This record gives sequence, C-alpha cells and structure tokens, in this order.
Amino acid sequence: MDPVQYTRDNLADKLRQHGVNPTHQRIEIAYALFSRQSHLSADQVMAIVNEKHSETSKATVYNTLNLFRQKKLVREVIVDPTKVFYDPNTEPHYHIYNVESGELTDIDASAVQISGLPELPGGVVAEGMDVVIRVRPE
Amino acid sequence: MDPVQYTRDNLADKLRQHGVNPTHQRIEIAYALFSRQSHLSADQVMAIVNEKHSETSKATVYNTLNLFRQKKLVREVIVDPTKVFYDPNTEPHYHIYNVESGELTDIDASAVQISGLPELPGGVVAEGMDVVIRVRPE
DNA sequence: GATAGGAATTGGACTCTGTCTAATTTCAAA
DNA sequence: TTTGAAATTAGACAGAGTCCAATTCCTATC
Ligand SMILES: [Mn+2]
Ligand SMILES: [Mn+2]
Ligand SMILES: [Zn+2]
Ligand SMILES: [Zn+2]
Repeated sequence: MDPVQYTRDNLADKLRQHGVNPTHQRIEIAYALFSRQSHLSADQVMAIVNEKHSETSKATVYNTLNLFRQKKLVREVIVDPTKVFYDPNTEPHYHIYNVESGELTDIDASAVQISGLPELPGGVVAEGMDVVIRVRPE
Repeated sequence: MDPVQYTRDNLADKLRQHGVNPTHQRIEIAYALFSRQSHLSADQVMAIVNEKHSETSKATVYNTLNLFRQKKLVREVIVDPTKVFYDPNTEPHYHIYNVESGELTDIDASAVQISGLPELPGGVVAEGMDVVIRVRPE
C-alpha cells in the first residue's frame, strides 16, 4: 500500500488526503518518517530534518507530530519511559522492543491470533491494542 | 498467592525474601503498593507515603521503586507517555488502559491465548510481553 | 556503652521531554 | 496591494526522573 517510493510530492498529496495543509516543514517531517519507515522520537525527527540546514523549530516538530497523530498519519508507540516513538505504519501491527539498544521492530499482525480476551467494561470503547515483546541481548 | 492481608510485618519478610533490606521507608512504600494492589506512579506513591507526616524523600521513592523493580518485587507498566506506573502484581497479566481517565485495569492472562508470533531475531531473549488495550469513554 | 564503617536517606541542583505563549512570518483570497 | 487566518518560532516554563555530596542510620566489633 502507498507509494513504493516516497517523494516530497506524493507525501504532499498524502497530507492533503488526511486533511493536513502540506507546508514545507510538514513535508520535511513526513519525509523523515515515511522515507525511512522507521520508528523515530521527536528528537530524532528534529535532528534529521535540521541536518543539512536549520529547517524547523522544536515547537513545530512537536506541533506537527501531534497533528499527524490526530489526523492518523502516524501512530504513537509507548515503550520507552523517557520518550514517545512515532510510527509511520498505521496498519495494525505489533512490536519487538530491545530494552538494551532501544531498537523497535515491527511484527506483522495478520499471522497473530489472540483469543480469550475478556469483555470490556461498560461505557468504554476500544481504541486499539498494543502488543510489545520486550527483549534483551542474551 | 501471598498473604491475604498485607501487613508491614509480612511485607518486611517479603522484602527479605527478595534480597531487599527492609528499612522503614521501603516498608512504607511497599505497603502503599501492596495493600492497595493498584497501579501507582512514583508521584502517587510519594503522596500516599507522606500523607500523615513526612516520611520519605523524592530521591528515596525513586531509588526504592527502581530497587523493587530490579528485585522483581514490582513490575513497570509503560502506557502513559508522561509517567511510569508500578504494579505490585508480578504474575503474567495484561492491561486495559483508559486513555481519558488514566485508569489502569488488570486482565487475567491465563484465559488469553496468543499464537502465531514470529521467531525472535537471533541474539536476543524475551524478557516479557506487554499487552495493552487502549479504551476511551464511548 | 563507645567506635567505626558501610548502607541508606536526603535536599536540591540538574537533565530531558514536552507544552505554552506571544510575536512574527507566510500565504492565499479579495 | 491589502488583509486576516494559519503556521512557525524563540524561549520561558512544567513535570518526571537522575545525580551528587552531605548526613543519618545500623550493625558489627571491641
Ligand atoms: Mn530546505
Ligand atoms: Mn511513620
Ligand atoms: Zn511499528
Ligand atoms: Zn497490572
């Protein structure tokens, strides 16, 4: 799904399709995430985007990542107590988290079967399920 | 498992069994967690322990919670990007997290079946699996 | 009971992630 | 060209958690 190669042009379209006005900064931030298809913290996004020359402020990086999340362009992954990771893969999938190195890897969800979960308590509705396998070097 | 009623006395034994020297502060912190059997943040532990009179410093609360985790007296639950929860239940189990209220509920793991997980990459060993169902008020 | 020394605790400075605000810049419509 | 809303920005700020050097607490030994 989605383009084989992400370009700033087709990312601008993707942003528009999600109701996000594609500005220069937003496109650069999207490009950082989608061209790598990797899990990045706000800090890492900031470093990548400003690598060649100063491109985006800290406030805009945080504003934009929160906007992307609201518009479901990216997903948050909460595994590290000190920072949030942003995931350009919004398909249902799970994660392997290396607690030593901080490396975060995807697990395809389609092969995984989970059964026997209890009913949800009344008055709430599920928003999603996170599965994280914590590993460490042996 | 474990006493029906937690007292400061039997908690001191439990600490010793896990190789933790039971000091006054450590017993109070253990009592906060185990007598309630609920998921508490460091902040909440601090507030409970110091409610009647000043009992423990912030540094000791954090030191002690980290020590308890190392000694496997408690488990960390990472669901809220802004704070860690400490869980006195170290049996395998999963969680329901209400993203609106911050409420964290246990799911018994024994009824849950998970199959189809892929092989772990080489050189790493699983430390545990976290399953979190994120819910919000409907 | 005194003494000594390691373990534990402490206040407070510090770091880091993330938010907020008021000022400025951008941009497209009129 | 003018105008105003949307976006960006620097930097102040807040909260969680760590660190450190100084103090206090315990316990073993005399
Ligand atoms: Mn540029
Ligand atoms: Mn007391
Ligand atoms: Zn992912
Ligand atoms: Zn729990």
